[in-house]
Formats: sequence, structure tokens, C-alpha cells
Amino acid sequence: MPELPEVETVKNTLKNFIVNKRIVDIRVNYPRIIENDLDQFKRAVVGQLITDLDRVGKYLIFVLEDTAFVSHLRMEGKYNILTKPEFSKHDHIIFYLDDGTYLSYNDTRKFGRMVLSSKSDYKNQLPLSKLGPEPFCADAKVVYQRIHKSDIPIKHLLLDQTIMAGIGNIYANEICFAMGINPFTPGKRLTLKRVEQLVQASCKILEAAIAQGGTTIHSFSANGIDGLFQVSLQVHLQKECKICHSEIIKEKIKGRSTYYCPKCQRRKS
DNA sequence: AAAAGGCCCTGGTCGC
DNA sequence: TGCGACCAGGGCCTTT
Repeated sequence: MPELPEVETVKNTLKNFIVNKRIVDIRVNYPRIIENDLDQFKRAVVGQLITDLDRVGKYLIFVLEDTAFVSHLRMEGKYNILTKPEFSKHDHIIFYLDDGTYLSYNDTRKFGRMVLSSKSDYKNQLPLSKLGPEPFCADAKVVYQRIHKSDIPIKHLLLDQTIMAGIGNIYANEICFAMGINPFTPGKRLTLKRVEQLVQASCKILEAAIAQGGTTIHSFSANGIDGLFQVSLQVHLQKECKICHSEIIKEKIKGRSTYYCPKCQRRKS
């Protein structure tokens, strides 16, 4: 699933293909993706020049001449540039561009969403307004204030986009592993110093993933720009700990698969 | 009010 | 081989 680093890569790659191109038409095969009234969305978007592409957390923002719309890829959303109008089963939204190419939003599970926002103020409008800072600009003291009385497991808190934005299930597992912290550890067990380390570890892991994406994806693959699952995972989906060779435990937290090493991330009583 | 649970979706995998 | 059951899960909504 695309998390902050994957969306960053999609943004950087896609930018080269669509900025300064005009949306001349749009075809919507699966309307539920678009949260606005469909006609309203079409009226707002068709005829508009794409002036920029931005990212906040896991959200992608298409900045147009007079408006903007926010896109969340959720689990399997992808953007493809097609040079011929040969659309496939899961191409749900197709933007016709003025150079004759097609920007297609492809999403097998149909979980992704798009919603109109404001060109100048999208960061202060829903859904972006409720997001916390990205780890890169998070103040550890503020994060500490948010979690230091909480009984909620730290892994769950890392997934709370209102505390810090951009971390999904894969990186939450990786961050806990890098910290040597048990994912079930309640937020209130972390000292300020530990929270500082947590923010730092989050930055480091996300930055490394972005760097890998930046060097590995220069153009569209046959499958579209869908992120960097080649990122070397230390614990997520792993069977054996890369450090101590213990068997990696898999359990659910907040309904999400949680991987951890019982020895390197020992539970403290 | 906070927290837990359900929902949306399809393709892949598993067991029989 | 066929087929049903189950799993993956981000964010939003409903229920407790």
C-alpha cells in the first residue's frame, strides 16, 4: 500500500508527465471514487490546466488553474500515463490531456478516493486539515503530549494520521523494529527522550525509502507508479529476525498485521 | 467522549 | 479443476 514515500515517488514521477497539460475531458467508470457530485467534479476539473502536483502525508494533490483536488490511493491505487485509449478493467477514472495522452487512475480494490478542494488553501481544508505534521517537521514534545497518557499501543498511535501523517502499516512495523520497541507498548510508557528517538527513526526510515524510490523509478513501469515494495524490509512480512534469527511474530493490532521480533522487541511488564 | 468494530472492495491463496 | 472461505487494510462511519 502506498505510504508517504511511495506517494512522494508517484508525485515526483507523475509531475514530469502532467504539469502544464490541460484536462480536456474526463471519463468516470466508477463514480464512487469521486466523493463530490460527479457533475460538480467534472465542471470544476475539465478545461483546467494542471499547474502543480503536491503531496501531504499519503495524499496527492492535483493543483489546477482555479481549483485543486485531493487523491488518496488507499491500498492499490495507481496512476498511469497511456498514449493510446486502451483502458483496462480497473481504469476507473481517465483524464484526457491536451497532448493526446491519458492519465488513468487504476485501482483494483476501488478503495481510493478523490475530492475537490481549494487551490490556495487545500492544506487547511478537509481532509488534509485534520492531519498532524509529517515526521520531518514534527515536534517531539507535541507528539509526546498527544501520547504520554495513552494506553493505546505505540504501533496503533503511529498509524494515527492526526498525530503524525504519512506512516502506514508497513513503516509502522519497521519503525517499531528500528526502535527495538514492542509494538504493543502503550503510548504512556514512552519518555520524551524515547519519543524524540521515535520521531527521528520515523524520519530516517521514510527518507531512506524515498531515496530508494527516487533512484529506482525514473519512468512508468507496465504496472504504473505504485511505489517501492523493493524497499528492504527488516521485519514486515519477514519470517526470521535479521539480527537474532528468532522467529518473527505476527499478531493483529487495530486489525492490522503486526510483525515483530520477540527478542529484539521484547515486551516489558 | 473515547474506543471498538464494521464497511468498502477484489484478487490471491488455501483446503477440500 | 472448481469453488467457497478467508485474508489483505486506510480512513470513515456507526455503535458501544
